[in-house]
Formats: sequence, structure tokens, C-alpha cells
Amino acid sequence: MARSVISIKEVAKLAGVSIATVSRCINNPETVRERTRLKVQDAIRRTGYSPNTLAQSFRRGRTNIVMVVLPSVGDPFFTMVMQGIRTAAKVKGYSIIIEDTQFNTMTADEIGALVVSRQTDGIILLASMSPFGTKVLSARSHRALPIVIGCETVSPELSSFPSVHIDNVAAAKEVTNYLIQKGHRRIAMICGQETSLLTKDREFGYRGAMNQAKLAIEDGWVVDGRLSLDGAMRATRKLLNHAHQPTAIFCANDEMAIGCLHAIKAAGLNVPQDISVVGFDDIRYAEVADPPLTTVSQPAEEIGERVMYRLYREIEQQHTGDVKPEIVPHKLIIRQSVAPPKA
Amino acid sequence: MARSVISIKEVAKLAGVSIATVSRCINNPETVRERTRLKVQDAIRRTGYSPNTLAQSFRRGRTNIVMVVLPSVGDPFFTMVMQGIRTAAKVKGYSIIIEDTQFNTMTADEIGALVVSRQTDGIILLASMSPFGTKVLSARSHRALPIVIGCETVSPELSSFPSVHIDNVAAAKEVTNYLIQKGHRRIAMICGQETSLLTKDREFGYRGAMNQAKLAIEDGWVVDGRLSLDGAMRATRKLLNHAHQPTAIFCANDEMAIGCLHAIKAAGLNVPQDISVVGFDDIRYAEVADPPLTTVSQPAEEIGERVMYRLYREIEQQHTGDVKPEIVPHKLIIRQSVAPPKA
DNA sequence: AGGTAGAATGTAAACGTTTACATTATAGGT
DNA sequence: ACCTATAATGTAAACGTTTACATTCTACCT
Repeated sequence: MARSVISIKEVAKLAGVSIATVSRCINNPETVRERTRLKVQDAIRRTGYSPNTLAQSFRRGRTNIVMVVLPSVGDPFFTMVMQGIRTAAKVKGYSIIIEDTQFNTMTADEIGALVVSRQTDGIILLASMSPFGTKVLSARSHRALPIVIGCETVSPELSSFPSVHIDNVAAAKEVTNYLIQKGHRRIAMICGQETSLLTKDREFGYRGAMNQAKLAIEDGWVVDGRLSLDGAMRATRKLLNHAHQPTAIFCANDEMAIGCLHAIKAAGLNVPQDISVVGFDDIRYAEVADPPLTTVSQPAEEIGERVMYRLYREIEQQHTGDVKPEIVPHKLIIRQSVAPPKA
Repeated sequence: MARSVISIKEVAKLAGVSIATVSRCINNPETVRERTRLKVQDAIRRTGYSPNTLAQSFRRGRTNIVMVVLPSVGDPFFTMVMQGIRTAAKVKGYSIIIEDTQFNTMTADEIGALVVSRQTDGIILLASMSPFGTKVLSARSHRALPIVIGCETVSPELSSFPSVHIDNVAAAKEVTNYLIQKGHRRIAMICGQETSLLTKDREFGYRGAMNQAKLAIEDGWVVDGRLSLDGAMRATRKLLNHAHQPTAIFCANDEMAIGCLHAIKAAGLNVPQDISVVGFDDIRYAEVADPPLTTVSQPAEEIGERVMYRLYREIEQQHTGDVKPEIVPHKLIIRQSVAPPKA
């Protein structure tokens, strides 16, 4: 171990002051006389001293690290959210530890471990974990680690945490209505796995719109695409083989929509002439997809920033009781993957 | 602050032993008698004690956190590498802090800050920083924080660090030769920004192959696509407007290749009939691109794992002097974005 | 029984900060 | 010049571990 690192002591000695003064020079410069401050700053420079972050964290009980838990680091949408989180974190002087669940819901133990290890000052949850909400909660009362939830619509058990997200149900309804309005009657959906609350909400919106329009959803029209390219291609093949082939497919995210487009083309059909496809999230590949993808855009970066700032507030003033979710606006982005159904 | 957390003291009291014994029970169970061990374990369970990670880190001078610096969290290729790093890290019990440079080379100060803050046990560099290599080096002798480099070919100044990557020059040569062998003579390249060493190497390979085949590279045939979709679309438009339009375009990564495909189609041309395109990295979107992209695949996850294990070794046995780069194999993936040039 | 080697446990220092409190210096008023 | 209020600095404790070293147990040998 590199034990030869200079500590505050050497600086103090060199400057001819006590370590307390050195500490003050760093943390509360205004409380020390100009003359000594200069002496100390000079000593710091000469020794090349920099505070031992570990000792600081230990002493202050604060690491200035937050953890973000997300379903998959590879997902371009969450990447955008991360972007926002990151800029806000930088502003506030926080580092970020990322934990990805690989689309699994976390086990109670895993959550516990995160909360218990005081390595982080707070947690941002972008991943589903409804079944364990209760666990988290109890862990919370136990250790009171600030938690903020992003993107995911919040399940009842978690509702005591602040959150920021779009209105997934409304957005899904909107995009489904768009298809209906274009003349589609047989509309299928590729959703995410059971455990993904947010795609559940999108499914809910889709079903709502269909019901409202008095359109039937046939058995086998809602298939799980696992939120992945591959999964979506498999799901699409199932839909194409369905006795009543749908004329439009609503994919719960863009990644799946892109897989869907590919599978349709691989089957020798054209989008949107033969089948229309819509996605959700407006990731950057949506625009360059072939055809460019009609989708719902979320202000991903903004969500990220707001989540981080929210968490910051939560950390600073140990929880504000405020748990009102922040709802941010979504927007339907019309490109070229939708056309009226063939007559 | 939640000051009511149980510390080792309470456990000791409850178990009727000294705190040293409790510590030993946790870290060296074999050194304590079975009888007492059970007492202590029971006390731990009853109190719900878990060691204060901060205190441990402080005392041990180890955080079990490593930092990985990469050009962009959003890049699907680095995402794959991260995947590998992450699995290896999990095995070894490390958390990961991600720092992205947004494709900028890091400033000397930034690097210094990273190295100096003892918040991490080591650093994985996936991002370019050649101009500051020297700085890092000097910081290194100063504080000896283990560093391992991944993906990037290593610039001379950094060569004293271990690294793992493919042979970028050879791979680029190979893919260029493939185009040549298909009959192309007018081959252009979309490269990354100046600062990206690894695309420099790919450019080097491309130039090498062209020279060897005695093919000219006209002015304006090597354009910067900024490693992004947008940048690549702009670059492509430039190439399409070039007096001598190329018949094939080699993109330094898949992200740019996808942008390139889009721009070509937007211009009303067909790939590969009118123009051939190849990429690099084999990200997951390469397969579902339209047309599916011919590219070079790197064993991204494997690179990640190896980098992490390498760093681990470096951390455990404070640097092994071993700096021999590990070269991993690449592979040309032939799909449908290349055809012989039109007669 | 007495002695002893080795195992088990305890004691206390140390890690590098921050900070409450005590002390000393400074300046401004008389 | 002296007193006082306040500013500046110093002293030392505390944070929760780990660990070298000292002490006490245990068990085995003679």
C-alpha cells in the first residue's frame, strides 16, 4: 500500500499551524485569517496535499456517491436518463455507482445489501422491484437511506418515495389512439416482461384505448418481447403467424420496435405498407431506423436531472416528507412507420 | 443523519466479548473458538449489525470500488465492454464508478482528481487521453493507483500500463482488403475525432491497405464523423457530394455506419447496390440495420472481463511490473451491406 | 500438581479527518 | 494603558474499524 501519502499533519507542520486550522482553510476558509490562510495554501501546494476522501467520508458519514439501479446499462433510453443524472450529479459534486439488474427484479437480499452498505448517500431506482417494495420500505425505516424513483410508475407499496416520470398510461393511450385514428382495428402489442411495471402501465393504456374504441384484443395479441431486440423479433414472428394477423403493432419500447421492424422485413413484408409499427422512448436509433420510427418521446435527460436533484434534496434535508410524483410531459413523434391499413 | 445505527460495540456488548473478537468473527472466523463464534453470530443477527463500509474502507485503505473512464456511456460497444467488466467485478466483489468524457479527452486536472481521490482502488481507461499520458504517469509515480487500459491502442507515453485490446490496425486492414477484394477502388473512410486513438489506428490500417493495393485516397475521402449518428450523416453527405464519389465507405464504428446507411438512403441511393458500407464493433444494432451491416466484431465482453481481472491483479499484488498488452482476436462479420461496385 | 505451548481473547493504538470547546490573539472602545 | 467582545487558533475527542501485542485460557505433558 502506498503509505507515503501526505496527510493533513505534514501540511500543518510545514505551515506552522494546527491540523484544525488546515482543515478550516479547506472547508471554511472564511473563518481563518488571510495571513494564515496563505501560509497554509502554500504548504498545501508545496506538499501536494489533497484530503483523504476515505477519511472524510468516514468522518462525515457521507460519501458523495449515489447509486443508480437500472434494468440494463445497454438500453439507449436509460442511457439518456443517465446522461441527465450525470450532469446534475456533477453539479452537486456526486459520483455515481451503477447497478444493473439485467432486467431481473432485484432480490430482497440484493436491495438490502445496497441499502445497508453505507457506501452511498442515496439510491435512484430506474428498475422494477415491485415485489420487494415492502422489503425496501422496511429496510428504509431501519436505515433511512434516501430513495427516489425514476421512469417507473410507482407501485402502491413504493408510493411513499418521491418519483419523476411521464404519464405512461396516458402516453400509451395516445399512441394507440393514433393508430386507431389512422384506421387500424387489429392492433397488437409487444410488451415487456411481467416484472416491468412501466411496460405494464403502457399495456394498461393500450388496453384502455382499445376498450374505449370498442376494439377487441384477441388472444395472443399481447406478447412478451423481453425488452430486447431478439425477444421482439421472436414476438413479432408469433404475431405474424397469428390466425388474425394484426395490421399494427405497438411496441413498449423502441429497442423492441427496431427488432420488430427487422423481423417484419425479414418475413418479406413492408413497413408501413403491410404493417404499421410504433415504439416508445424515442431513442436515437428511432430516427435512423428503416423506416424512421413513429414513437413517443420522453424528456429523458430532464427526467434524469430532476431525479438527481430530487434525490439531492432528499439527502440534504433528510427526507422532506414530500412524495408527490413529478409528472413530466411526453410527446408523440410522428415519423414514417405508420400508414393506414391495407384495404 | 441516522446516528442510531448499531456498531460493532453493541454487538460486542451483547455477545459479552471484545470488539476485536467480533471483528475476527467476521474477517477471520477460523481464529475464534466455535462457542464464541456462535455467540457472536447470534448477537449479530439479533442486532441486525452490518459493518460500516465507510469505516472499513478508511481503515483498510481500500474501497473495493474501481472507476472506469469511457468516451460515452451511450455507446453500445462500450456498453458491451462494461457488461464484461461488471461481471468480473461482481466476482471479485468490486463496485464500479463510471466517468464519461463525452468524447473529450480528459483534462490533466480531471485525471489528477481521479487519481488523487482515493475513492477508488484502481482505474480502467477505455477513453482516449494520449495528450495527458505524461501527466497520468507522473501522477502515478506519485500515488501509484493501478491503471489498466482497454480497447484503446496504447500511445507510447502510456505504454507502461497493462492493456487489453484487439489489433485495430490489422482489423482495419482486413476489412479494407475485403472491400478491395470485392472490386472496390474508390474507398472512403469516416473516422472519429482527432483525439480518438483507436480510430486513428483504424485509419492507419485503412491507409495501409490502400497503399499496399496501390489505391489512391483522394483529398476529402477521410472525414470526421465524430463517432456519432449525426456526425456520420453529415460526413456521408460530404462524401456523396465529393467530385469523385466513393463506391464504398469504411466507418470507424457501427454507430457511424448506421448513420451513414441512413444518410445514403435519405439521398435516394441504395446500399449495397449503389454504395457499400462497412462498420466496426458489431454492436447489436448492426444485425438489424437495413441492410444488415458487414463489420468487424470484437469480443467486447471478454475484453471487459480481462481488463477487470487484469486490474484486480494489479490491485492485489501492487503492480506486477507486467505491462505486456493482451491482444484478443477480432473477426470479420459478413452481412449484406457490401456488394461489388457498379460497373 | 505443576509447567508449558499454543490457542483464544482482550487492550489499546492507529487510520485522517472534523468539530465542540478551550484558549489565546486582536482590535476597538474607554 | 486597560478592559472587553470577538476573531483566530489550538487541543483533543470522536467516528468504527482492524490489528500488533499483551494477557488469559486450555489442554496436554511430565
